[in-house]
Amino acid sequence: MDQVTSMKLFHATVLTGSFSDAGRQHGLAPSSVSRQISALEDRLEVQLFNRSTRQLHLTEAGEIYHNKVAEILQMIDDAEEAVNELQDTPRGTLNLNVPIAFGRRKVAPLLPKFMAQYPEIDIELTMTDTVINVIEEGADVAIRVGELTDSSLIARKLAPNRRVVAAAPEYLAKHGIPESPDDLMAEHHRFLSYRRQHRDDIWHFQGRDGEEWHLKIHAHLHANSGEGLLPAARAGAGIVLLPTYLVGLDIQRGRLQSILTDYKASPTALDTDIFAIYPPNRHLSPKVRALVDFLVNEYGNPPYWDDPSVGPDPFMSE
Amino acid sequence: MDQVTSMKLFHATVLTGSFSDAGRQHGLAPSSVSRQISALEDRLEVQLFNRSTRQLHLTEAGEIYHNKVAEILQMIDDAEEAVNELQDTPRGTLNLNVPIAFGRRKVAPLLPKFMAQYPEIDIELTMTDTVINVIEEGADVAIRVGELTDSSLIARKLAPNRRVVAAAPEYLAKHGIPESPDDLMAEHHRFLSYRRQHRDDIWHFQGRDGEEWHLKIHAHLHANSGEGLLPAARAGAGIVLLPTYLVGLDIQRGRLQSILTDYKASPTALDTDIFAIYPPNRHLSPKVRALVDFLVNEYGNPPYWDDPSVGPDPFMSE
DNA sequence: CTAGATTTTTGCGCCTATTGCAAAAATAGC
DNA sequence: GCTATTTTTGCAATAGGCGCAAAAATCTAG
Repeated sequence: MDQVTSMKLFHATVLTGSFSDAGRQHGLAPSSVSRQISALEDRLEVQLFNRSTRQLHLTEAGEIYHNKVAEILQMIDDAEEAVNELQDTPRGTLNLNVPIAFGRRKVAPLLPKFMAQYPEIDIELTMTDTVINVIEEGADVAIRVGELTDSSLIARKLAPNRRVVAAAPEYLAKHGIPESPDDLMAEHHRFLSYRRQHRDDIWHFQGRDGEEWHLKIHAHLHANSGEGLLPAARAGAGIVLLPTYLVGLDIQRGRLQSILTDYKASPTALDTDIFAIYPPNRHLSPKVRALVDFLVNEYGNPPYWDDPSVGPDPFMSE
Repeated sequence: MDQVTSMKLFHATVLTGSFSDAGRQHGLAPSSVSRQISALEDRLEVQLFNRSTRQLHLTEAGEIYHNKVAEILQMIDDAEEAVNELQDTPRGTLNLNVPIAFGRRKVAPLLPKFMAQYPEIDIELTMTDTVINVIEEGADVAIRVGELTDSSLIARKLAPNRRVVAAAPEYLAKHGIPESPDDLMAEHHRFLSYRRQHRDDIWHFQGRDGEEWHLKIHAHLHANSGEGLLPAARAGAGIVLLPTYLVGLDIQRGRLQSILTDYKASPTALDTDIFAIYPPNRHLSPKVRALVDFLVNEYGNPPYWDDPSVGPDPFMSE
């Protein structure tokens, strides 16, 4: 038997003083109400009403129980309202996990605006580069770049992950501007390369006609973080191949100069796009939707760091 | 869907961290738990858990809801415990309706002892001689003498309602002691008679051999309450025909003398017995049972006012 | 006091919803 | 990579609730 239903019917019966009226309120036949109350009495082993065929009178036990029931029903309504409210408007604590570099440059600077827009959302920001189990870490949403191993999660594309080759204007003035990937192999070029876990250091290129290059690079500086390469690149220490979310603004500002723009750099499966990933819930929480929508909107398409017409990032503080 | 069941399962799932364990606790298959929680989520339109196939993690909404649910379940338990407790031990307010004369003499004097025995029972005593609707008046139990019109009520016999003919010894010394109903018709006898609503004033007698008398009495004092006749009877003003619960103690004390004891007085259907009547509940409340048991026990069988071996009523204060 | 009306109760057939089992899907740990 | 455990889903059986209609009972009006 449904306890809440019986409690609601009992409540309505007390208020209306009639099984029939209570049934009318709940769209039930009087017989159903009668049986529900009887079942409730049997379960409680207490008489709640003294009945005659024409009228009802609350027992003392019924009165005591009714007081409690009224409170319980109120609490149930409150509980449902609480979660529904949470569901309607973006609020609560948003647990956000982002990669360190991307987070520092493209997430953290936007948070003040987001928080101003959604004052009822508290943010718990965690920055890690390791592949995490979103659910296990208790994150509501995570941002990952080109790593979609967890098939059960839902991913939404935030921006393309475009990689470009670039160097400081001073470097190019000194060593010349490569016009083709082949030019990179000239002896005098120096490289600053992102490398993780000592894999082979190969730069891939694809021409407009489909032609491919796979160049084994010897770099004078290796780092497992693109940000470790940036100062050297800016200082003219060599050529880098990095995502535009790292070097886009340097290029727009003229601190770096994009080269080999007619070739697509590193067209591997790994670095496809930048995604927001979250658990596959039938009921997506509004706070998650709010953040993702916010980021998609702020980044734009193409993202502002890929769009030469966009000026310097107003939030940048590198 | 049963909301309480789903709340209990949700609660158990949060505590155990597993649908399977929660199901084990409640004797349900894991699949049922899974479906119950899913249905609950659909109803609330909120994701309560982030699931992987191997583990569960509470959503923020789930955490909020769980706090409320824990409280609600606690309150439901409390409510059921409250009524059950009320059911186990006699307590609460006992609404008692009794006839005026009987109540004054045979109920009220016993209440102090009853209240000492059941300190948790409060008593609301109403004394009326009108035929009442027990349910409508909100009485838990009523005592009636020989009036059982309401067939739907349960009646329990408290004592027989024996009527006797009596007069003061002084009266009998002056007018003689009648040995047969016929003797009553002698001219010089005077009568004090109970009469309600101006009905014919007929005293009925039945002899041991079945012989019957129906004597039309002319009374010098009529009263619609036996108690209105008593002072006159004690003063020797005439002969009364009254229930033993009114005159029994006067007889035991010698203030009145029972006559025609070999004849059964007023063997009509109306004055059969003294009953406690209460609504026909499947779940009789303990306080009612306590009172009825108490009265039956105190009155004894035969009731002390009918038993010559019993001394004066220790509670009497007439 | 009688008759009608209203309300509760009960019997019965129907139907929906829940359950358990088994299989599938998926993942955590070894 | 394999195994074991857990969630999920399909499916059939079942139990429980529902409405309708009739019965029982009592309040009310004339």
